[in-house]
Amino acid sequence: MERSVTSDSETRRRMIEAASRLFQACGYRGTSWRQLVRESGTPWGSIQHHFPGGKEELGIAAVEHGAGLLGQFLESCLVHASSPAEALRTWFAATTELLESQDFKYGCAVAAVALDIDESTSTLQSTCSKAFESWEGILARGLQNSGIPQPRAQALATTCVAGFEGSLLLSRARRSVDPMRQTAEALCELVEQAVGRSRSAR
Amino acid sequence: MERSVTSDSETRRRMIEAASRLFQACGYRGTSWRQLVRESGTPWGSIQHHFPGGKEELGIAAVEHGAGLLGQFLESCLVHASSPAEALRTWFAATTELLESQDFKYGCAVAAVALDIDESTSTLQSTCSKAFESWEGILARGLQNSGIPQPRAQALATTCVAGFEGSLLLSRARRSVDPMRQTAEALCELVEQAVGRSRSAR
Amino acid sequence: MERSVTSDSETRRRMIEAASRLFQACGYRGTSWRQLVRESGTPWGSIQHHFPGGKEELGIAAVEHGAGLLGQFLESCLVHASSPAEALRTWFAATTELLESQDFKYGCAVAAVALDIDESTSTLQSTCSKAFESWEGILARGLQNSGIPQPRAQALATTCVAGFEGSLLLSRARRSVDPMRQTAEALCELVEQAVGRSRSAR
Amino acid sequence: MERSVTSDSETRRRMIEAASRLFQACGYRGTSWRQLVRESGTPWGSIQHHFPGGKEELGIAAVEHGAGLLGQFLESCLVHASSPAEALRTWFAATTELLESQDFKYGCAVAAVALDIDESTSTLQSTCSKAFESWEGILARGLQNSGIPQPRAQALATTCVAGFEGSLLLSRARRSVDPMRQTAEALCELVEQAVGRSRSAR
DNA sequence: ACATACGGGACCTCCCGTTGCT
DNA sequence: AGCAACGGGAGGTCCCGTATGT
Repeated sequence: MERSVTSDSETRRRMIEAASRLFQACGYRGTSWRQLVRESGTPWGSIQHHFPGGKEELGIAAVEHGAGLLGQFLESCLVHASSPAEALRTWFAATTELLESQDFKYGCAVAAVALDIDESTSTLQSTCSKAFESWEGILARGLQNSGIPQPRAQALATTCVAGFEGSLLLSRARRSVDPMRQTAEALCELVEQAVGRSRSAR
Repeated sequence: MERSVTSDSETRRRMIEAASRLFQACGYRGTSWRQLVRESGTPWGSIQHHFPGGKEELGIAAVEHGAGLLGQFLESCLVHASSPAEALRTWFAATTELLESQDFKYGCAVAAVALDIDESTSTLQSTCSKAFESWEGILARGLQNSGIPQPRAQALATTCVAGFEGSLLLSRARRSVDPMRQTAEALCELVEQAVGRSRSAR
Repeated sequence: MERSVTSDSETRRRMIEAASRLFQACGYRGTSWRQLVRESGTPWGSIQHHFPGGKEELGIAAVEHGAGLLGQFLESCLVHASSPAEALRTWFAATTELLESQDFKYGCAVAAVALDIDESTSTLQSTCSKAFESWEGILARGLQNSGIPQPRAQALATTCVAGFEGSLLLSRARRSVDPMRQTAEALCELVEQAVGRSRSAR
Repeated sequence: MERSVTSDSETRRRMIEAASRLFQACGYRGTSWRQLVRESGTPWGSIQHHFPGGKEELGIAAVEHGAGLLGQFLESCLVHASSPAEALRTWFAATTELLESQDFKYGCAVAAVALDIDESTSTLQSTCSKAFESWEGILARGLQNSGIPQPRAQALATTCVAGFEGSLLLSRARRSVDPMRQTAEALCELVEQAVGRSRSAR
C-alpha cells in the first residue's frame, strides 16, 4: 500500500516509457491507449489502476520521465565537458545521431505534448513548462560555473533550450540534421563569447 | 474572374483562414472539421468539394497560407529596418505582443502541424519543411544584404528561425514572453557581431 | 427536342454502359456517381441532365441495357444452335470464359442490383424482375420451338435462368468455373430429356 | 463459463443474429451499424469490442451463423426424408413459406453478402464460398447415401444449391414463389432420375 | 493487479441531390 | 449541355472513461 505512493511497478514503468516514445513520434492526441498497450505489451486492465486520472495523468508522467532523462544527460554533458560550449556540442551531436539512426521518426516528447494540448489540460501544460525550466536551470548552473553572472546565464540557457527545440523541429521537418548542426554552432559561439567576456571582466 | 486562377472561392478562403487559426491553437489533430465549419460559417458539403484530398489537403493549404503571411511580414520587417538585428527585434516584438494580447492561445501553425503528423502524411510534412525554408531564405537574403557571406548567412537564418520557433514554444508553455525576449536579445547579439565582422573584413 | 425522348446521346450511353459494368463488379450501392464519371469520362454536370430521377433512374437504364444485351445473346445462341441444350451450353460457356478472363471481377448486373435494393426502390425492383422474365421468355420460346409444351417450357426456362444466376453466384464466390460447368451439364440433361419426351409423345 | 469458449457474449450473439437478418433484407452495404444497434438493442460502444476487425468481421460472423443454420436445416431434411428428392422438396417448400409470410423481404444472407463485396474484402468472400460449399457437402452426402457415385453427387449438389440461390433471387424479384416451385420440381426430377439410374446400375 | 465488457460520443470521409452560372 | 459549388446527412472507425468480475 504505502509503496504504491511512488507506484513504480514494472507495468507502470513500461507504460510510461512506451508513452514517452509514442508521444515523440505521434504527439499526445496521436497516441492512443490501444497503441500503448500493444507496443508496451502491458495489460488493458492496468490502465485504470495505474492512471486513474486518465490520459492526462499518463501524459504528465511521460513528460516528467522524458524531462528527467534529458536532464540527467545534460548534467553528465556538463560534468564531462571542459566548457559549456563543449557540453552543448555533445548534447546536440547526440541528438542528431539519434535523429538519423531513427530516421527522424522521434522528436521531443515535451514539445510534442506542449503543442498538442488545449485549455482543458492545464496541469499537463504546466508540467511541460516545468520540464523546459528544469533543463534551463541545469544549463544556467553550468554557465554560472563558468563565470557567467546569473541573469545572463539564465537568458543564455533559455536561448539554448529554445534553439534546441526549434532546430529539432526544423531538422525533423526537413529530414536533415543541418538545422541542428548550424544552430549548435551559433549557440556555441554565443556561449563562448559570453564566457570570454565574463573571464576578462573578472 | 481573376480570382478563379487559384480556385479560391470565398468559401475555400474562409476555410483556410479558419484552419490556420485553429491549427495555431489546437494543432492538426486537435482541429476537427466540425470546429472549422462552425467557426468559419462554411457549409459541411463544401469540404469535399474544396478539399477532395481530405484533411491533409486542408493542412497543406493552411500551412502554405500561414507561411506566406509570416513571410510577407518578415520581408516588410527587413525592408523597414536599418539592420537585420532591428528587423529581428521587430519580428519577435510583434509576436510577443500577439501572444500576450491573445492570452497565449495561439502559436505557430506550421510548428503545430509539423509536430502532429505521422509518417502517413509525408506531403504535409514536406509542406511544413518548405514553409520553414522560405522564412530562412528571406532572412538569409536580408543578412547577405548586410554583407554576411552566403553560407554564414544561411546558417544564421536557420538559427533565427529555430530560435523563434523554440522560444515561441517555451513562451506558450510558460505563459510568459520572457523566453522570446531573451532569445531575441541573444539572436540580435549574434547577428550584430556577424555583421560587424563582415564589415571589418571588407 | 423530339429526339431527346429516347435520350440516346453519346454521354448518356457511356454512362449507362459504365454503370452496367460497375454494377456487375460493385453492386448498386457500391457504385457511386464519382466512380461512374471517372470511369466513363463523362462530365459531372450531365448527371442531372440525363438522369433527373437520380440514381434509381440510372439503375433502371443500366439494368434494361444489360437485360437487352444478354437477351440478344440468348436469341443468337438459340438461332445458331441445333438444339436448346446446345444453346444452353454456348451460353454458359461464354459466361465462364468471361469470368475467367476477367478474374471473376464481374458478375450479373441484374442480380447484383436485385439483391442490393430496399423497399424504397420498387420501380428498380420490378425492372429487375422484367429483365429476368425477358430471358425466361426467350428461352421458353426456344424450348417450345423444340416441341416442349408451353407450361413445361416456361418452368424449364425459369429453372435455367435460376441455375444460371445461382451458379454464377457460386462460381464468383469460389473463383472457379466448376459450379457453372456442373450446373450447365445438369440443365442440359434436363432439357434434352424434356425434348426427347415431347418428341416421343408426338 | 462455458459460453466464453467462443467468446459469444449475449451482446455479440444479438449483434450477429440481427446482422444476419439485416443482410438478408438489405445486403451487406445496405446494413449500417446504426440499424444494427437500433434493431438489436445493443450498445454502440460494444461494436469495436466485439468486432475489432470492423464490419467485415461482423459479416464473417453473420455469414457463418447463417450458413450453420441452413446447414442444420438441410441435414434434418435429409434425415427425415425418405429420399433426397423429398428432402429437396421440404427445403424449398419451407423457404417459399417463409418468403410469402415475410412478404418477400428476406432472402439469403450469404448471397446478399457475396454479391455486395469488392476485392478489398477477400476474407469475407471466401467465407461465403465456404458457406456454399458446406451446403453442397451436406447435399452431396445425402445423394451418395442414396447410391449416387461421388463426382455425380457433388455436381448435382452444386446444381441444387445454384438452383436454390437463383430461384430465390428470381422469386424475390418477382414477388412470387413460382420460380422456386418450378425450380424445385425440375431439380427433384433430376435427382430422382439420378437415383433411379444408380439403383438400376447396381 | 488484471480482464472483459459497456457506453456514448466524435472523428474524417463520402455520398447523393440541387442550385445558379456559364 | 455542362459545371462549380452548395447542403445536409450518414457511413464506418476509433477513442476515452467506467463498471463489473475475477
